[in-house]
Amino acid sequence: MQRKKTETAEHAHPRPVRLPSVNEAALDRAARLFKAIGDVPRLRLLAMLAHGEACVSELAAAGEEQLSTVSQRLRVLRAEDIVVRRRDGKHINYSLTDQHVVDLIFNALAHASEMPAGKSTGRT
Amino acid sequence: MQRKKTETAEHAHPRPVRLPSVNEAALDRAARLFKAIGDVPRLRLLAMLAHGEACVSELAAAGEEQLSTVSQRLRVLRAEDIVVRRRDGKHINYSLTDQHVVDLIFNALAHASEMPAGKSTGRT
DNA sequence: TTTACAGTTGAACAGTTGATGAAGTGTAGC
DNA sequence: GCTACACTTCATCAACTGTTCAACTGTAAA
Repeated sequence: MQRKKTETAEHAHPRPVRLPSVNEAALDRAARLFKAIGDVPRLRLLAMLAHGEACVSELAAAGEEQLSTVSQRLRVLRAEDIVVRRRDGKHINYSLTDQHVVDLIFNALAHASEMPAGKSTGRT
Repeated sequence: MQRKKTETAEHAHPRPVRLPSVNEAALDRAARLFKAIGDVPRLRLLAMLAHGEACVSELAAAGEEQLSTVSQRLRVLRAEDIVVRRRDGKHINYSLTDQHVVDLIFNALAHASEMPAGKSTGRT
C-alpha cells in the first residue's frame, strides 16, 4: 500500500542528506540555556549579577520590579544552573554559577553591540 | 503618610542599588538572538548548517520534518539574521550568516557537553 | 502555456510562558 | 511565643509560540 506522506520531504536532493552529528543531550542542554537567557528581563538580571552577587531585594529595587516577579525569573535561571543562591541571614544572595556563562553573555552582548538591531541596514 | 506599595521592593538594602550599565539595545539584540537559538529544532538546524549550506528539502529530509515546518523555523532564524538564503535554481540554500554565530553555537554546545544535564546527578 | 517542483505564507489550534497577588516558608529579633 | 522581614511558591490568566494543512509564489522544463 502506498502511504500518503502528505508533505513529508521525500525526493531527489542536490546533496546527500547530512544527519546532524551533534550530541542530542548537548543540543538539548544548549537550547535550554539559550532559552533561559533569551529574555530581556532575565538577561538584565544576569548582566547585573555579572557585577557581583546580589540579593532579590536589590535586584527588584534596581529594576523597579516586584519581588515575586524577580524571584520567578531567578527560579528559571536557577533551574538551568545559570545562577546559584546562598543564604546570608535574612537575605538570599544570587550569583552566576560559573565564568563560562559570564563569558557567553558578555561575548553575545559585545557582538550584539556591533550589529545593528536586526533588519535592513544592509552591510558595510 | 505611609504609602502602601503592595510589594514593590522599597526598603533598606545590604548593598547600594546597582543599576545595569549595559546597553539596552545590545541587551535586546542578545536576548532575541538567544531566544531564536533557544529551541532544539532550530538549534539542530543551525548545527546542520554549521557543516555547510543546505536547501530546505535537505534539511527537512535529514530531520524527517515537513517542508513548511522547516521553512517556518528558518524564517525565525532569518528574522534574527542568524541565517541567510540564496536561490539556486529551484532550490533555496540556507547558510549561517557569519562566523560569530557559528562560534557561539559550538562554544555553547561544547560547554553543554561538559556539564551534566542540569538537575541532580550530583557531580563527578 | 501547462505541469511539476521547491519553498513560502496564512490561519487555526494546542501548548507554553511570564507576570501577578495571595498565601506560605524560613530567619531574626523582641 | 509573636511579629516583622525576605523571600518562595501557588494559581490564575493573558500573551506568545510552534506545528500543521491549505493556499499561494516563483522557477524550470516540456
